[in-house]
Amino acid sequence: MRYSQYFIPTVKETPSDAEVISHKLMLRAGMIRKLAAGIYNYLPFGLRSIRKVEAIVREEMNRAGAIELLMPAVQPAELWKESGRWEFYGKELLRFNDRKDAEFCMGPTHEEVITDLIRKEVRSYRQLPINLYQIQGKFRDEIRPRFGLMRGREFIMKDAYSFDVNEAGADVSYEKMYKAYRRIFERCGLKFRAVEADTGTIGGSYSHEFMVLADSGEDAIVSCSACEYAANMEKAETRKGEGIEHADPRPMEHVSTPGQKSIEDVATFLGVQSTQVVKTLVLVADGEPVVALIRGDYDLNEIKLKNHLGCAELEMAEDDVVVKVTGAPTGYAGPVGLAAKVKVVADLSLEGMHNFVTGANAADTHLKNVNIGRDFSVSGFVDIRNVVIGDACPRCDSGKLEIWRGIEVGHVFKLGTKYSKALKATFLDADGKEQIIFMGCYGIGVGRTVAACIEQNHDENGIIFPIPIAPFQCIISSLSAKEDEVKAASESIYQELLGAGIEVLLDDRDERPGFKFKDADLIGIPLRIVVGAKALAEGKVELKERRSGEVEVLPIADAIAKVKAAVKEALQV
RNA sequence: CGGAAUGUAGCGCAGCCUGGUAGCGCACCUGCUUCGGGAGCAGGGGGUCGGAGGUUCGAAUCCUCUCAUUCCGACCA
Repeated sequence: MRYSQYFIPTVKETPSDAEVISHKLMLRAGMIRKLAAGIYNYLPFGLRSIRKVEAIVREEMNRAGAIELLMPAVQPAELWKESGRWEFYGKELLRFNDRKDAEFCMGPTHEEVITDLIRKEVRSYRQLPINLYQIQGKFRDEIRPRFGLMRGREFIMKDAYSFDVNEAGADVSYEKMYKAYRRIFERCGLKFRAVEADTGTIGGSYSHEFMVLADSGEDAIVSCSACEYAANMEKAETRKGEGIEHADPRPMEHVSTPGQKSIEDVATFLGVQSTQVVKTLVLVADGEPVVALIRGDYDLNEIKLKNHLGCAELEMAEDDVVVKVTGAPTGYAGPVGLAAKVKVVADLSLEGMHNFVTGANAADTHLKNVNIGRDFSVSGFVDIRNVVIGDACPRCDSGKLEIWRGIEVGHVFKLGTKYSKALKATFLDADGKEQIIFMGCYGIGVGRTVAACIEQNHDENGIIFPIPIAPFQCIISSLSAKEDEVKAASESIYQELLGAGIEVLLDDRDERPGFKFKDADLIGIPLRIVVGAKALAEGKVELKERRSGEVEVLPIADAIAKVKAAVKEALQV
């Protein structure tokens, strides 16, 4: 491609509405342009990178035995009502009516459509297993789109769905996808982790997320220092039975704590550690108030609590609910003598606590030396807190938990029969008995993968694409394009690389050298050949590696050979 | 949805408080010079000041409403 004939609108200044580095660089490098909140044009240069990721995804999906198809972006409400998600999915589902006033939505995911297809076409166990996938634009009306392609409303996604005759078969399909995903992200040149995850609105029995490690990541992920355990913070378990000690209960007493509301305040005021205080949180689950108890220095994990309660909505209670439940203003809630009869959920961390401090359910008052069993009772201890750095690993005895930030680029779910049951997707087994199909679903955010890659591969001058997903593998910076020798040499190098199947961008613009260098660095093409008059007089050109900044002055043939070799090596599967 | 902020030339911003000729940098066009890390000089084009309504002799500026965008939170394969 000749730069002068191409379209890469780079910009020097950072657009004001970009926050994270990948968003800024994708805008500056002319990869994307915003059309509306969370909705982007993919410009030619950015599209090339996206297509690269798609190609890798296709190859690996096909290798794993999945078959590509394409489903519609617009879906009838009927199917969503049948699966029960028309109500459950909420405002994120963009709904609209057609001219006949029939209800439709823009597909945020395709479980319903694919399951409908399969239930109509699959009759026999002989037709299973099957795994179908598509790469397609999706729409989710995110409450808060941000970070460019990282969290858009319209986005490109690869989604695959597997159908098996039984759970064991579903496990095999899941395992295949898990392995394919590892290969995909390895081939994209990403540093990532596969972690256990919450299944969210998709549902199902278990899932793994593929997380690209990056400080700007929206998710906190947890991994063990000693074993393979890794999980999303939403899901990461705390170890049962940690720190349980025996202590003799002391008499409970009321203490006056005027104006001391936060755990921090109360602990300081009473001269105790925050670990000796119990945090009492009032929440509302599907309209019903519940109380959660957690050791003072820990944070509630709302996902865990939500899953434990099995509710659809969970949120912190408004002040008036707190008053109703506890009989006191916020800041003085405690499990002893609650005004209303509500469900109380105690975190595992309370199991080992004795003689602790809680709110007294009365203004400006706390209780000291509170003990479970004597002063109030709980039905059991449940894991409802966030893990913290240094927590003991829930799976092994020696490991400590570490916390990282990650960007979710892929998610594999074992769905079980959630959708097949709701939509009656069945088959006849070898005995002629009707059975429900076991499903799995597997997603990859394609645009997000490119963004995550940039998040991980950049420097102060711009993007540094890994060769496998670079829009072009090599750029020829033809300096002083008006000089015939330089022009001719650039042209012949260009033709030779093209002939060798290298994706090369010839910067033949009539611009000053500095301008070309800045652009080349910004757009992040991994290999650069500089053709300048001085070196050319000796038959040489310069080869520069974007990532290391290493420069070699070489005879033309050697430079070409090196480019070919570098690309070949990088693309090896 | 709760909180905060911003909409002025393609981009980044000033002007608004204290109403009176719409400005700067980059980008763009022309010419000359320059040519290895986003050139210099000279000349030039481009703006319903997000939109609607109001106050006023007069509104980018003050008031009301509205739309959009962004940030924090809740939310989220």
